[in-house]
Amino acid sequence: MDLRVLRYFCAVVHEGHFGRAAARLGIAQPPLTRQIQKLERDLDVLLLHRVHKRFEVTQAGQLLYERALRLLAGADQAQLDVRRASSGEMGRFTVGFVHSTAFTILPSVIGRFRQAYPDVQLEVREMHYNNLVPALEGGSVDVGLLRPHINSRVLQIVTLIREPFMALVPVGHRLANQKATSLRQLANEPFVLFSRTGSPLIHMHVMQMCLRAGFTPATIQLADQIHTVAGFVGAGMGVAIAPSTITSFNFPGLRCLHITDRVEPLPMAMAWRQGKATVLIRNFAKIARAAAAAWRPTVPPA
Amino acid sequence: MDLRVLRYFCAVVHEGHFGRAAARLGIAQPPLTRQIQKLERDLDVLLLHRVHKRFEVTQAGQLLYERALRLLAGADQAQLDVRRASSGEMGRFTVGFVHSTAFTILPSVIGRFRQAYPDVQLEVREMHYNNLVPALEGGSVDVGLLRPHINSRVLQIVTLIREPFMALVPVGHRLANQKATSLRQLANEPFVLFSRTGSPLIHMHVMQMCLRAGFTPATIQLADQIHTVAGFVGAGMGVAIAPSTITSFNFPGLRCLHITDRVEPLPMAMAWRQGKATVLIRNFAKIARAAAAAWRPTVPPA
DNA sequence: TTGTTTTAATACCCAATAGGTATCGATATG
DNA sequence: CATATCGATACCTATTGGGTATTAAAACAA
Repeated sequence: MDLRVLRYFCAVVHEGHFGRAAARLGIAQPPLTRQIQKLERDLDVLLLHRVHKRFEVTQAGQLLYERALRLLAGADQAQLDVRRASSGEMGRFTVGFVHSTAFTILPSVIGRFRQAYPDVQLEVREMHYNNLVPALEGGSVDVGLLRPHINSRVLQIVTLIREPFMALVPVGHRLANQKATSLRQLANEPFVLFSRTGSPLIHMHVMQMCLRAGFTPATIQLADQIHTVAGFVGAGMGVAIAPSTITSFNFPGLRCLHITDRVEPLPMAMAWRQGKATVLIRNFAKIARAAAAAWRPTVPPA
Repeated sequence: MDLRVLRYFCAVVHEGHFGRAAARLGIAQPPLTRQIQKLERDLDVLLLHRVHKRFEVTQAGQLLYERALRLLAGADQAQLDVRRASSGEMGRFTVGFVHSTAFTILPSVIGRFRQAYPDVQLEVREMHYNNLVPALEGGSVDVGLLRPHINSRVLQIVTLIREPFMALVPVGHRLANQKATSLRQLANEPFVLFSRTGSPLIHMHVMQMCLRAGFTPATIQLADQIHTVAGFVGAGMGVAIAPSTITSFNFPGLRCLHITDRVEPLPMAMAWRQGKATVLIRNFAKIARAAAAAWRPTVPPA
């Protein structure tokens, strides 16, 4: 009982006439008759009640007709979906992201991807950097959006955007009414610094830019999260240097100043396992690049 | 993309090994390899990512695997159900019945049939006799339970039960305290009679038995339905002769007496179109006969 | 009533496809 | 380093699908 014979049977029932059914199927009438006869022998069931050179469909035949229509439709749909899966229009995969990417390009990338590929099941999962990298390497996450600070032989890493830094000072600070500052002007200030363990990449960038400006930040407080840093500065504990994302939030007691020195911006990237770039991942990467190209750092509030 | 090749593909994915899959399918490994390759060419989709002499299932392949499992299961189920339909274990048909059969064997027949063939969709439809016969002849009803009073060349009619008649007299009537009466004792009584158009068979039986007893019933009132007849008698309008079914109801003001004369009982039958006795109908008829054999006329209340 | 048409089935035959065996080549394994 | 493993290829046979010609009996039209 194969799909080809079921298709023949459906044509016969639908037409009510072997000759017309054969014509519709593109075969001659005698082989069609034989195929239906063989189907009945194989099933050991009479599907057509012959009344001389005409027939009526039996109840078993009617049941088979209904089932066969469903099977054939299912097969056609499967064929279509397999092709769509092959071209990345269907399927499922997991994107892991770190906290800070949620405020830059993640929303745009996910939004564009879901719109472009509505039939792809995309699971978006927030993860700490220390968990994301092993998950990527182990295959439980397919793509990561993260701030890269290691070189990995296992992962393919593609930088998407570079985010500038800004100086954060509390309201009332002597620099608070300026739009910009040099790093030198922050040299003798108490510093709220991103910790080396909590945000290693930001820590490294801030330390390097200060050293290049000729001073070591006088660290009065360490913090992991950008919100924590901003909160301390807003409370008057000191100044900080943070990615411009911070300006997305209107923290009370905070002023954000451009840095006039030429400082290296902070990269954000996507990553996947080398040699495991499926069509879905390649499509995602393409959309992520387009979203990144359209991204602009946030303009600080007036 | 036929079921045979889908079965091959599922075996390959399930086993993760062409050789073991071939063994499980009962064919050699090379034709299996060629069949899968042909499937991929036909679909123009890579289903298996070959890594030297091993493979990984692609996402498209995984999707096809899931769909194929469903299609194969659907086909197996269809095969099973077609065979069950062929033997009358599945299918659907319509039983039409006239009002009076509902109080004799209809409940038992329907109950027994539904129990014996739970997967048959049985539609039970009450119909007036004048509509039931054309419906049987036209094919919109498959089996009828009715009181037969015509010979039909189109219908096959099989008597199931024969129901005795009883005399109905109002409470207070001179015969009310007897358990039985002869027809002769009713000769000069006013009669509530089943009408010739509303219940032709009962009308004919009652007229015949009275004529054989030597009198014509003095009809004071005609009625179509057995309930109407019983109501009139209970109201004191006269006496009546009715099928013993009437004793199933405790009508106020009514006494039911056996008839001591030898009178021809009232037949009830099933009918279907000649030459259209499907397996379902034959199964139904068998069960109807068994239910009829177990049926006993209602015992009048003490 | 008669001649013609219609229709699924059968007989005979050819073409296409499924499946078998032997073997290969490159990697994995012991 | 020798051997085993594994899917793929080459060559071949067996089986099945499909074609044409024809049949027989009912339906249809004149």
